[in-house]
Amino acid sequence: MSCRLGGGGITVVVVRTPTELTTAFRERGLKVTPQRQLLFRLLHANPTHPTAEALFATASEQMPGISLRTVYQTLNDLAAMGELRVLLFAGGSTRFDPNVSDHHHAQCDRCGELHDVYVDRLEALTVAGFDGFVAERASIVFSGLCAACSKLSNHPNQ
Amino acid sequence: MSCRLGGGGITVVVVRTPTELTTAFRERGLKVTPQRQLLFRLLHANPTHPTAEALFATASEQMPGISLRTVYQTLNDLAAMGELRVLLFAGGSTRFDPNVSDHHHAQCDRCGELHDVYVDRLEALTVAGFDGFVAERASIVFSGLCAACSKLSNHPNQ
DNA sequence: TGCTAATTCGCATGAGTTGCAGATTGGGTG
DNA sequence: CACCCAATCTGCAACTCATGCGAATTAGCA
Ligand SMILES: [Mn+2]
Ligand SMILES: [Mn+2]
Ligand SMILES: [Zn+2]
Ligand SMILES: [Zn+2]
Repeated sequence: MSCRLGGGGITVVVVRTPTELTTAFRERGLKVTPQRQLLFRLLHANPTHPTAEALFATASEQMPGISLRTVYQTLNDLAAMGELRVLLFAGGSTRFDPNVSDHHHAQCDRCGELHDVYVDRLEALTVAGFDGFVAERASIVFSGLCAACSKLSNHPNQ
Repeated sequence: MSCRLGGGGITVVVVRTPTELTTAFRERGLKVTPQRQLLFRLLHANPTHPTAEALFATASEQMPGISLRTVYQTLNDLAAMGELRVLLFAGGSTRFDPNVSDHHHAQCDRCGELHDVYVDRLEALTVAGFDGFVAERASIVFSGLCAACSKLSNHPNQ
């Protein structure tokens, strides 16, 4: 396959605000610490699909002494609550996605960046395979070159 | 989404025979050792998407003393030659797929088994997202319950 | 203000995989 | 067939990412 992913379409993005996450934590008897509040803020509308280490690095700037262990702890709590998606890709560590909308991803082969993709009418796919499997979800990962990297490889002067 | 994956469709499976892999290795100046030959055999038409550890366990029965390091070495060589696909899923270790056909996967939430799925007309999907991304490949992972596990959860007497 | 369960943090531990180097060997050469 | 040497094998150390643990700290409620 080879296709260009264009704009358009309806994109319902579901990301909780720090305030909403605070309420969600309290409702479950979980405490809201300064460390957690900071992470709520760093995750809010963060489109980078960061790793735990990346969040730790940013968090450390604003709160020196925060522990990587606490970052993992909070991310795992959020994932367990369904407020964070856990993504596994080639090339190392787990990435976290505060966008819990039903969406998919496009990963650039060259720079590794990960972009959100919204796919309509997935159920229209013609699939053949294991009889009797009842699929509840589907996750698509497109790979190729992002716009920036695509331009680079079209110019002879790289 | 929720759909049942049925049979039918054309499924062109591409898996090299041990003999073909032997030739491919020699052509590239790589040696064909007893260890590699054993792994070629264990991989041939293996539908289990095994991990390195799983292959090592089976290989050890037939060749006591074979090293896990050698299993990884050979799997990496095969992957570099494009004769093996490397699959990353939740729950631990890398899985290897000797089926290098253009296909996708369905993973059971309950038993974890991985089944091959063939998808037609992928390019008919309506996608919206990052403008300018040029997608060369797509990988779909369906999740839900396999036929066996699906039956179990329909019976009240679990 | 005081209590207490939840949390934080630092370190140890674990799983999975790769780096390394000395011993071994496949397979081409004479 | 014997020789040679680069490729390979093996065992162990090291490395990365993530989690277990427990003493010190703290959020949130009475
Ligand atoms: Mn995303
Ligand atoms: Mn497969
Ligand atoms: Zn790119
Ligand atoms: Zn199952």
